[in-house]
Amino acid sequence: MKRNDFSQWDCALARTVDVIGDWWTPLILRDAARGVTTFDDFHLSLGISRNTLTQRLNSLVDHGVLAKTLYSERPKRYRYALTEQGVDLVPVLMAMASWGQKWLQDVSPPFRVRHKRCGHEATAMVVCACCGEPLALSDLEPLPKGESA
Amino acid sequence: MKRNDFSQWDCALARTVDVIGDWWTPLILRDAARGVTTFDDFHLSLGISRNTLTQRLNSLVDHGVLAKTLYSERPKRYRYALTEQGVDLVPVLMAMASWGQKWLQDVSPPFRVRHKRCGHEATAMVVCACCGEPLALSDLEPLPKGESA
DNA sequence: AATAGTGAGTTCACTATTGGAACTGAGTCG
DNA sequence: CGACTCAGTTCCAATAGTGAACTCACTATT
Repeated sequence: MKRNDFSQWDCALARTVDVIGDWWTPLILRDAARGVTTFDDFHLSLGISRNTLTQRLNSLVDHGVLAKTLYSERPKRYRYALTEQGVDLVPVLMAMASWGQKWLQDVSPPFRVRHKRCGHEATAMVVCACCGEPLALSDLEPLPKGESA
Repeated sequence: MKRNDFSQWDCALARTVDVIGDWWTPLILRDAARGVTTFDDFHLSLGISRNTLTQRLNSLVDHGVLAKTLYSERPKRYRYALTEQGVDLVPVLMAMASWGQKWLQDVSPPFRVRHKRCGHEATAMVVCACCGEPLALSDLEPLPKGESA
């Protein structure tokens, strides 16, 4: 495929896509968020081929999204777990899933979880970090250049 | 690559990944949100190869994310624009970009836009649709099965 | 002691996708 | 007439993904 490399682009979206923008990575992360930790469990749960899984896992570790730790010296056994950076990606995955639930037919949520803060089932919504109102393209307009607020 | 087909999976995340989960699609959508509409402008802006662009554009149209309209009969000229479904994807892209800005070095926002509702520069945040609090994995716990709230 | 099983990969052959460049075709401009 | 624009299509070589089998270091079973 001679995949294009976005790692030098000066765009937050392109750089994020460089980390999680393939077909398997978001699902690996979904499983990690659900508590899957071992190589074979990822393989079993997703049906991803083993060499691709090796690459993805290594790439996520390189990018600091997953951490690989040895949990048994003999025989050597490893565990993959979300780092703080990876944990922070979970809401983004939930936002993607929310879109899917709204617009695609016959889909279940990727995780059925309860939001401890309110006690209800958690569903993601993307809002403006500043005013808390839902973000919508129609409420956005180009920033006059040079302006920062 | 014999790309895996997630279109039959019963998981909102997997199905969403099936629509936008490759390296180019989020960037095509970013450009569309910025106002790019024609085939050549996408090609020029992204540097994507033309045959891949054709495929991606067709796939997005098939999925109902973009709409293709004829805006000149002779010569035939087409315009690609975000549908309502596509517009609804923009906040998700912004959430991805926010993550990139937080965790990756040397990145600029994909669009510098003003949020008309509050007047400030828009930055995305993912919250619980129910209580409006920021979503974080640490606040989530598995739902007792059968329970829906 | 021999066999089976587990976790974590690697190797191999095969196939599908991508990138890049060139090409087509319809129509407009000077 | 020749050059140019838009919207693709065609072709090839390079690369990435798949599935199956294999390795290696241990542990458990019979």
